[in-house]
Amino acid sequence: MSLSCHRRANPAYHMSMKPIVTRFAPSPSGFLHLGNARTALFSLLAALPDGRFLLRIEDTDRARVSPVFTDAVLADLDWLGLGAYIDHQAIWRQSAREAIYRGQLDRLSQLGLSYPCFCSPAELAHEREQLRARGLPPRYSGRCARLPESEVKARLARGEPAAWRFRVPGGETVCFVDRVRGPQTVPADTLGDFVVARASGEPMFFFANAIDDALAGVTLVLRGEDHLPNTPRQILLLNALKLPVPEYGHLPLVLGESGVPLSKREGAASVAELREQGFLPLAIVNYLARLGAAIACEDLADLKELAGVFSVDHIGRSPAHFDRQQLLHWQRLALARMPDETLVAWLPAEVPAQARAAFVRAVRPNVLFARDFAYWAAVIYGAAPVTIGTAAGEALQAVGRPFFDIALGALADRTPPGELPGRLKAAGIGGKRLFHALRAALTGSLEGPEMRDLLVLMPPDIISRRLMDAVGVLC
RNA sequence: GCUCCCUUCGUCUAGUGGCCUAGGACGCUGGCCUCUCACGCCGGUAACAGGGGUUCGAAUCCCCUAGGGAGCGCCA
Repeated sequence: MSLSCHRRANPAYHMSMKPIVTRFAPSPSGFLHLGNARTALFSLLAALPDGRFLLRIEDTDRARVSPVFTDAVLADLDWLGLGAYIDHQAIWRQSAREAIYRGQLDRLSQLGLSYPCFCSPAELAHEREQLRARGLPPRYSGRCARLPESEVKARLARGEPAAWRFRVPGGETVCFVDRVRGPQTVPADTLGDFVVARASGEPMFFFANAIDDALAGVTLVLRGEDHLPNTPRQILLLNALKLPVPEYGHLPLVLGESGVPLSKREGAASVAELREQGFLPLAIVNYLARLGAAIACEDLADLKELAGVFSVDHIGRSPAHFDRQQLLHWQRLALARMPDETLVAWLPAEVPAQARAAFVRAVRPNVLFARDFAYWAAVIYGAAPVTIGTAAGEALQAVGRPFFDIALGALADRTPPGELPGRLKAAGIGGKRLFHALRAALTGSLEGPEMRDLLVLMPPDIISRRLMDAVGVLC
């Protein structure tokens, strides 16, 4: 077997003499899911701090692509914080570059490296089926490659529809070093002459994709492992056209909690969904940066800090599972980092202006999402009675009616609510029973912010009402 | 069917022949703090998929098996 390896011609890619140029190339046929978001993130982290990170919209498939999704993907990237690092001048859409692809397609045919294929889709499907039935990999036979030139000309002149196939060189071996998977060698003969342009004249995805990467000066392509089989074809194409070949790194897929690849409708798989659930971008970024990769940093870090500890060499080779618990951990850390003033802005209107800062300080240890602030606001300031949970109900029973009579009596005597625990303790009920009962009556739950803070925040009339409600529950 | 790939605690991972009685993080769990819950702090639990080799020595190298994944389009 010959070993004429199409190794990249330009050693500069390897020696990091030139800045790294990476890109993210989503096809806007749906919302940005976590797997793609991670690919984008890794690509950005690989380029930071000195390189460039490009964004290309692969919208050549008019049937599936929608501008709605394009905008949504862009918005998601911005929201995650990646947008700030994208060279916005450099965002481009493949749909606007058809002339460029056509030019390269023409070059290919002028070089004699591509040929028209008149086989109908039905014929091809039939052929594939037969090969498969015989236990052979379904590859194109190369029938049209052997057509006499006169016949080709005649059929073309007749306007017969034809796709264009790349003439894969026989006997060669394509070699490349995948930055994630290591050295790869693929005998070109296993590829089969592949289609580079549809009969309609449109370029195939991986053709346009490779051309764009080369023309944009991309030095490192990070993408999902489902693109690995395309890589030898793209290298062959780029070599044939004398265009620079980037390095490639193929990321293992991200699996949902059920073990199914994330791209296939998994719950909570899209960035948009997580945003709606209240997750912070910093939490998602920190989670994703460590999903399927080893990062020498266990603290919450921003994109620049993450880039400092990120390395393509530490990307794992096995698929990673999405784990909500882990994401929640980063959410906790990300929330803890938010300054009080920011959190104050999240509060619903029912929290009085003069109490907002104190409210945030008291409640934030018990909160994971913005909506949790709303929950506590409703508990503390809401006119509606709280719903008493089972455990809370038992806490009420444990102290009995006299407890509430004492508390209500004290309040009637204009005792500040903050002194309630002291009063009750003096009456002989203390410790856990006291606080649990009080908490149960006031909030309906046994968990929540410090009672000390709660008693100060909660308006006295609401406290009285809640205590009376508790008595009602006891009866 | 064929080709290629993957496999360390439940999860994310460290580990590239001796530093491994396998380390960290999340989770779970015990304790401390606290008149209560949470937060925080300190401990504990738990893994080299299985089987053969190679070697003085293997999580690390080789082979086989099992399980999982991807690809094989005029989809991207």
